[in-house]
Amino acid sequence: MLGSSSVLVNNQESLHSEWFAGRIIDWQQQYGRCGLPWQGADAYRIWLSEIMLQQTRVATVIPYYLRFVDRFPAIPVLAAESEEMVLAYWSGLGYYSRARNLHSASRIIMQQHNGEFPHQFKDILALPGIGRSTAAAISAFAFHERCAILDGNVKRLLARYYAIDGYPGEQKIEAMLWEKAEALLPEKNVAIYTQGMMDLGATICTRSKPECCRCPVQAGCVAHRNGCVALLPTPRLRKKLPERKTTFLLLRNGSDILLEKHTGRVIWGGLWCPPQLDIQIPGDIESVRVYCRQFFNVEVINVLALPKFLHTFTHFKLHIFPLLIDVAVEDTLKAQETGMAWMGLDDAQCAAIPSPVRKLLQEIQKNCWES
DNA sequence: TAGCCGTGGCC
DNA sequence: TGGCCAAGGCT
Repeated sequence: MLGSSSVLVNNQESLHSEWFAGRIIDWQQQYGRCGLPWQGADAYRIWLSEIMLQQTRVATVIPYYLRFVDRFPAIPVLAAESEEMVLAYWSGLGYYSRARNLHSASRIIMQQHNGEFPHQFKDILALPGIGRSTAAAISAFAFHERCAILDGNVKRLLARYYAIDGYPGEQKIEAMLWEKAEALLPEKNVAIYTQGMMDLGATICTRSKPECCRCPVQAGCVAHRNGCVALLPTPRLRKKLPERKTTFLLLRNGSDILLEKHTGRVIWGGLWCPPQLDIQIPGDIESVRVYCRQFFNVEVINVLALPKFLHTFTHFKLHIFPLLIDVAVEDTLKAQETGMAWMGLDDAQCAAIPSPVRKLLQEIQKNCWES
């Protein structure tokens, strides 16, 4: 009894998977996104696009992607370049460990795979910066391997389709979603199916205002049947973000700015930033004069407090108090002894700098505040 | 394993 | 305005 009913269930599940995948594939071919610059490209470009697209929207990625492949058109070129240069082309995109891992992985590929992007799922997964879902996406798109992905789009889609309650970041919930993703995977056309799942999530089964009436799998969607689409997926409970303060010391010598390189796995790791104090300091010239003489060995000519602003990270808010400090420096090369460098404003804006620093440098250049 | 790691667009 | 969160991975 048990055996035959189990076979029946398996048959039903298999038939359902076939129906589901067929609907997704048909929909993708008719309505899916096409013409994205990495679609149909080589494994290197597909890899790059998948990394850039982690936690980042397509529209944001496209200009970065185009500039990046223009400058680093193949893996050997990327591997031969410095991390600094790679970060400069990543500057503004955020999550800079992605760029450091990408660069590191390119050198591993040169050493361990003769410069050719690996074809085996386990080899792809072993590269830094590539987890289970990204490895599956590359395998499916570049090599047409039968691997299931589970990115944000697919999580949202499946959480609704099966009305799975609970935050998808939770391990138990995520395990259930992986199970569903694997079970639905078709035998053929995995690349089209995978792109279809992503595109359906991105354009129809959106976080807010999903267009269920245009969804190809609406007939099987449990959340739609139960009228709880808007409640799923369960949002994460978020604590209030802690707030921190920092003073940016924008030391200016003529048209040069003093920057220091953040090292290690810290916020903005590998990027150039103005020296910071993790408190708000008085902007009066005497306080700043004493501080700058002591720590930077420079004579302060003038101090101007620029407007404060807020920069929000994933896990804290940063109130930035910028001080534009005009100084006199005799030997600009001496800064190198302490891991700092004087850079011209134009050069600095081409360097690896985080977004708020770029914003400030542009402001300084535009307004030409006088000494 | 939960916290860490950016940025910008949306409502 | 501010909270939310995107084609996640690492430790």
